[in-house]
Amino acid sequence: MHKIKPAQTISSAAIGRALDQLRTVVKQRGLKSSAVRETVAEVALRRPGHFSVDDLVSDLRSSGVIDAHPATVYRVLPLLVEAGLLQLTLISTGDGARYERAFEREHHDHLVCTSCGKVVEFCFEAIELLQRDICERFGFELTGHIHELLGVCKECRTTDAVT
Amino acid sequence: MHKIKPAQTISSAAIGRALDQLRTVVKQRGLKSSAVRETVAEVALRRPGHFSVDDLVSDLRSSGVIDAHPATVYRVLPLLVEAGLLQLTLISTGDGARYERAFEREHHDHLVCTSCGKVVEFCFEAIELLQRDICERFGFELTGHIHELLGVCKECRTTDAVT
DNA sequence: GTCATCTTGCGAACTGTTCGCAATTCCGTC
DNA sequence: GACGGAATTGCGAACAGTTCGCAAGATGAC
Repeated sequence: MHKIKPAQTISSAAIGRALDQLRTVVKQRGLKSSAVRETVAEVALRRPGHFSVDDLVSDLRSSGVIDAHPATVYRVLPLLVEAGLLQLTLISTGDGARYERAFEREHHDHLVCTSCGKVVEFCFEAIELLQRDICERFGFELTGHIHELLGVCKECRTTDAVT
Repeated sequence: MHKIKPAQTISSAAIGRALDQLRTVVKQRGLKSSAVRETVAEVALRRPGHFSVDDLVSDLRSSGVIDAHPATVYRVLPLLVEAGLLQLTLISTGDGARYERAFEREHHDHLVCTSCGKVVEFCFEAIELLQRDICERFGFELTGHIHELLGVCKECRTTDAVT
């Protein structure tokens, strides 16, 4: 098991590869390319960490390049997920979806502090193997998983103790 | 690892124990007892499987005992979770919360067929141990987790193949 | 029985997300 | 380069689950 290193700023070359991948999916699905979609993809890929749809809409607005309507972003995001650029995660926030870059990053799960909201990413081969094992035993073909550990971090525990 | 046996119909004695447990929590929190709350608890405990808030409201209505307002049920449920009678679960449905009985049942996780919605419950000691291990390494105190495997069941795979 | 407090019902409000539609953009074809 | 069918976008309304505020009702300590 190891801690995931924080998501690096993505290189322009990687953005290019990601957009190529997106175009492939777009073509496969008989869709048309669009500047808006690619801008959304690029801005989303450049954003570090976990972000909400609203965060992304703000980023797009402040980028000055396009001023995409939230509905448009909502329509684009599933496609970016399908194309493997983004990943839907962090369900437990309870206030809407969170996305993060998936393109050219290793898969990982999340450990969330329920007190301060801190998120630690971790990767644990053994659990992934066990998951596949479980699925097989029940005749399922594993397509994804939600795995989020909830806890209280050290800082919050000591702070609370004082309070 | 083993498959969980389907939730048995809960016995009246167990309901009694559950209500006692609820009363303890209620007292601890300086709240007052209430017939409505206990009826909600009882109907929820008797309901097999996973249910939505709406399901529970319908059950309460058709029970003829009380006709609780949804807002009331929304207010009662967190308390029942805190008292250990219910567990919030099945986040991935995307259409609202799901609950299930937790009182006098073994802990388990879920394997969900993304095609037909079938849910298999499983219990895997090893994963639970690994989770605790991960938390410790990061200095977290584990308080809960969301763990849901998404896949396609055998029946759906063969059906889709034909289609 | 009284009184403070908790609980409930009710409807309005809120939030994240989706929908329908008209205007626009894309792109293969002429 | 213009044309035309199809995909995309912006917009606001609609939607669903959930929460909130308030007034009326229930509870329990004294």
